Amino acid sequence: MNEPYKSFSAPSPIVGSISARAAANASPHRYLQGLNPEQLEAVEALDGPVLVLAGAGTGKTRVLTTRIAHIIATKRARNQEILSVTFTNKASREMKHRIALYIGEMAEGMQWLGTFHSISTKLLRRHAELVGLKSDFTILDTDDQIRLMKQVIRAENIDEKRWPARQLAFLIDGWKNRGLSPDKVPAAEATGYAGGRGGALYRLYQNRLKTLNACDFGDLLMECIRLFQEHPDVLKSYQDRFKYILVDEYQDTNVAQYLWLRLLAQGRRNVCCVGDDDQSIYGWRGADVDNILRFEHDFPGAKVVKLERNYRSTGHILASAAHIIKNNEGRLGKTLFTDGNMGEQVSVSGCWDSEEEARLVADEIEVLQHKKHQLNEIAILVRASFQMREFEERFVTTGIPYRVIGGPRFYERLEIRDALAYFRCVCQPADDLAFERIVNTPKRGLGDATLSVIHTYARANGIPMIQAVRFIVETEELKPKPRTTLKDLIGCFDRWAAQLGKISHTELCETILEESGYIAMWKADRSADAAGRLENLKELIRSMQDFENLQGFLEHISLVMETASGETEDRVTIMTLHGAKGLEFETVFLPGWEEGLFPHPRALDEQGRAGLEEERRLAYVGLTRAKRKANLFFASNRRIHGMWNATIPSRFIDELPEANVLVNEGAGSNFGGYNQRGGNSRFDTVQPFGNSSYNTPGWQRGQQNSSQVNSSPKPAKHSVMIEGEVLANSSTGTSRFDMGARIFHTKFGYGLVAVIDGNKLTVDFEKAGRKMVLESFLQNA
DNA sequence: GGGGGTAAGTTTTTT
DNA sequence: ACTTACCCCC
Repeated sequence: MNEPYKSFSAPSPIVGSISARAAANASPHRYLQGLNPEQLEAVEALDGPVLVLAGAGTGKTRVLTTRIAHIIATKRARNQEILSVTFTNKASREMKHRIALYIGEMAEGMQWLGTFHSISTKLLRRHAELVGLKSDFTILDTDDQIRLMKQVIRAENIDEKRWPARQLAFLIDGWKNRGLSPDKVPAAEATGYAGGRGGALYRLYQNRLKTLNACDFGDLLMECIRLFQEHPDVLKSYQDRFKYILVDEYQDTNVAQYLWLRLLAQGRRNVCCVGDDDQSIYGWRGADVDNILRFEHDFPGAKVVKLERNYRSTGHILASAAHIIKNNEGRLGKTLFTDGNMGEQVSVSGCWDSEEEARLVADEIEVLQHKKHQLNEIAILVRASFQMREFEERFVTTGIPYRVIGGPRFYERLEIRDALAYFRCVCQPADDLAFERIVNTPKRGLGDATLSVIHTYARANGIPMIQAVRFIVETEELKPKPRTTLKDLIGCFDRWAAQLGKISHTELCETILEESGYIAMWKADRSADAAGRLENLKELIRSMQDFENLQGFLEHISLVMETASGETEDRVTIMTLHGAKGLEFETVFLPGWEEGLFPHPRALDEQGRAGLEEERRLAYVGLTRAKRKANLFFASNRRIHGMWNATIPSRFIDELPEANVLVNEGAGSNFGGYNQRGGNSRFDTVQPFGNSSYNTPGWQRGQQNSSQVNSSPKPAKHSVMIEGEVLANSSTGTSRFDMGARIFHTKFGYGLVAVIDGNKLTVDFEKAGRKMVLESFLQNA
């Protein structure tokens, strides 16, 4: 029964060979074979808007890839005229791989296959100047974002403790997800932060980004939208170019992505979106299921195809998943069915605590192992990552091989970010954030004091910090020690920059890490993870070889950087439910189905009913990952934040259909009373933990903060900047000060101007003697 | 400027 | 309970 799906997931090995393509030419629509009627309908409806509502395991990716093959085979568009958008890099790689099975290396010509962000980046780099950027703009990650916002908050004299940068980041992110630029943010929403200054801070933050020639992730989409809106000719050219548009995981798109898509699709209107409202689990980060409804509204007459025939799971599993998801309101309403057999019932086991839970799972896996069950086909899907540890511990003691998916990603690691910051300083000398990051790493004795001098001068003159340093080290603003250190550092940057293009970029980067003392720093570090960090740095250098040059590497690194793991060993997978979307396993273990964990109280607190429904979809996703067997667990006691909590089974367990479930009562030792399921279960009335309050402490306190303080020093005079180089810093221009004028310097006190050399003045100070200082540090006395 | 102590905040995750 | 971030003292 599973043949169509099976034959697809195990494609013929000759695909891609010359003979295969010749054969394909002989019968051009061969790839359509094995599609069911609905899939075929979705593939063949090439003209006009199409919305494919594809339930879990109904072959949605197959429809997308076949559709692309069909478009190319029928010569309606060439591969570079097809825009194919996914949500994650993983999904886009997967799609490219699958397309290659149909059209061979032609898939390499699919230059517009990628994530929303990667395609936006490509577009923005082409037209950067139209939105006030340069084409080599930097893409900031979350960490950089927060640091930048902290600077903005500080510069506005806002109490950082009361108004954490994280919160501002959350706000701004939300606005960007909805495609709201600073001037479009509804007034009411901008008042909730720092006494009504949220909107202003957003604007300041955006200004800072532009100065830094940088974009955050949200900007990639927003600036692209702005590009399209403000330059209809540009938009038109892409509307013309993209004859067909395809979107995967459509239920995960946010409003900005929707706007982006709508602008491009409204040209030829050949747009096909594939999604499943029941698998929308990213609402908390801005995804908006209503985009599915908007689609039918904005593209009237759209053909809607439902895929409901499931090729993945057994009847019992499907029935259980369907029964749970039926409790959600506001579904578009699909009912999955299968021609396959019912298989085994979904098992539900109660146990005493999380430790026993891990033991039961491990025991069961050992049994499966003896039955020659592939470990690669077993997954443990948890709600929250803290649950993973207990399983790991158990698997280590029992010797079950496992892999953990998730956790900190490669490019988020400290050492990788530091290394990248060095490379950025060399390639993009205007990158202040990168400079600040590594200026004192390894420790060079350049602390807050030094940094703030640089910062002040850079800000006052509107120049990058590295540039500011060049001026400052020529004077006596700084003590000799930091001055020499900075001079040396700048010398290093210059030396490395001079080698760009002269020696291979991998070699150069090795040199940089070596000469900067960064490698030495970790070698000297005798903590446990130092060796691993050095290993990661080597891995970083290795991964650079795939790129033409350092510039190209840096342009892509922030968007796509995966831990190269060519893992093929047979291991059990431990991952979160979120991480499991789109995957399938023969056997799935779903531990921790308890109130207080799943549904997660935070989701209920913050999103109320919508939150509960999203958690329920998560349950649905979890169950439908299983092909043959799903095993649910709940514990009576679980340690959360270090404290033991008595827990009761999740309400989702009560929502399972009795007929498809086997309750494993003998499993747990002394679990009390999970017998009375169905009917008036005592669990029905139990409220989840913690009705934690929406705490926005401080409308009033915020008001106090809003007293206008003009903090940032007035620019003495703006340097003329072109391409990041200071062209005229007035060595010929006139100074604000006259010879002999009495001035004040915050560090050296009062003095008389003795020599004026552009922006560098020599002053005879009353206390400190003759010093060379920068004009912008001086005031009239 | 650096190191050690304390306090706070701990769902999910991509780009 | 545990980590990380910040503050204060040396």
